[in-house]
Amino acid sequence: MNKFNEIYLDIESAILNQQYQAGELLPSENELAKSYNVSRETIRKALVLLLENGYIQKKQGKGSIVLDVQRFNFPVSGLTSYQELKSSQHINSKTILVKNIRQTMPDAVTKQLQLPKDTAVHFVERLRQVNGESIILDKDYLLTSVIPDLPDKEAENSLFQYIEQTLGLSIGYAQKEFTVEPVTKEDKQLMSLHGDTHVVVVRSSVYLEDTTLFQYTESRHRLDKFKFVDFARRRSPM
Amino acid sequence: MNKFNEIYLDIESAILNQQYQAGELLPSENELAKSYNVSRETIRKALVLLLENGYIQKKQGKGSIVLDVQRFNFPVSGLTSYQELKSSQHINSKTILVKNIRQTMPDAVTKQLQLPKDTAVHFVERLRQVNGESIILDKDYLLTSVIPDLPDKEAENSLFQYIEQTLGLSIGYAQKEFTVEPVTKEDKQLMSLHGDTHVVVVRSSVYLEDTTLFQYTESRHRLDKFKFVDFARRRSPM
DNA sequence: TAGTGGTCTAGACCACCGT
DNA sequence: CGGTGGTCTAGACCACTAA
Repeated sequence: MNKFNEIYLDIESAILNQQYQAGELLPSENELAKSYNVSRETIRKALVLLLENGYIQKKQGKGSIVLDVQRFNFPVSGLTSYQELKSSQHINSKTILVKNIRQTMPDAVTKQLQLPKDTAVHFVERLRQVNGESIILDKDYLLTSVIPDLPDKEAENSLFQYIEQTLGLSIGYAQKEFTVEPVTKEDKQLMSLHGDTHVVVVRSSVYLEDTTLFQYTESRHRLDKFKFVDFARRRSPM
Repeated sequence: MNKFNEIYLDIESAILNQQYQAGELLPSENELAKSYNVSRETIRKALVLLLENGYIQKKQGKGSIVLDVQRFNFPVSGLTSYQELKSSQHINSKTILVKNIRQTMPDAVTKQLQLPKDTAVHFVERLRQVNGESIILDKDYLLTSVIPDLPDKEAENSLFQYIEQTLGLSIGYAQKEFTVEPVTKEDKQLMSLHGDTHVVVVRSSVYLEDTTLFQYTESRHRLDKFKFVDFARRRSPM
């Protein structure tokens, strides 16, 4: 593991354990460099990670102020799978595999993503249940050119885990789009909607590190169970 | 201006002008360092910015691949104001100032943000109209301890611009939370809802660079006009 | 003025990729 | 193997903050 990543994790846990309290200053970069026995630039790389993840705020001439992490309690922003979310939030939930079949990518999707027509995919449809209610409907399309086989028992668990750990592929980045749309017949059949007229729809295109598109996902959430939290830094608006 | 920022902007515009095409490799870090007459670490800082903004993907031993920026066409993620969004998207829209009064922060907000009860704020309520329809209702609470005066004519324009340019304050970061909630009476009165039962609610806490909280905003969007796009990189899920 | 973070350098070694 | 990006260093100078 990198030095700067180790240092990041070390300081992160110190903040979470409240060894550094909100509002306090971290030791200066020079002090940290001395105490970790690394150069200042290495410390600075660790601090960038803390900064990006909302743990600290830096001020020139002043120092690095520890932020109130309790207040930022749900760092979902970024690229996190349902499984990871579930384990980090200790949600009592269950996944039901509705479908896992091979077919071609829908035309609407191939057109938008500039893929060839009739691209072969695994189509995986899953329901996420919490306390017996079907809250989320996930529809995943995985390119068979990248993922040749997709056993049912993997589809019931985490696709990301299967892709990264079993297949040894590296996930790079994703683009997500959030909208609210009218419910479909399928939503009504599969989800516990209580007569809702709309669902939140999150459409994602997921790419490997080598920039290959390998997955397109449509995730449909019941309105009252949807929440997305984002931590954003101001970038000078030029 | 920084060197690495200049270089970032330079390469960014080269990508947008398609001088570097999607799928191509950028010149190597050593070549870029030579041609810009800077050290390699400085080039790398510029590339980090390109990476974070979804312009390139790096691969060890290979190079920096230019991504298809057209596909990522709506980089709203981050901290961008309505005015900036409007000008970047050339939306034909109008802002109506409904209220600009002094009052105390609602108790529900002070409790959640751990502020003192009866914190004095400017309460600004604004409607965003597109093509004559009221699409968004913004309710801003600005601490008078940070922003003593808030003229109506500034409230009609950009709050961020007033805060940054006129007052000379530096905005640091924000935490945003997205949910979908039932409409209120006020929503029905002020917005053009066509009988919708829900609105998207974006609640933001905005902080200065010195970590002072100075603004709390509730932004209520009509369902069919709401869209949020996020570019996310995979972080090793530990 | 002393200490802080912000930037930049020149060089080093490593891991990974392709030939 | 040579070239790529990934990491790390030791040192320098600057801009900002607080006393």
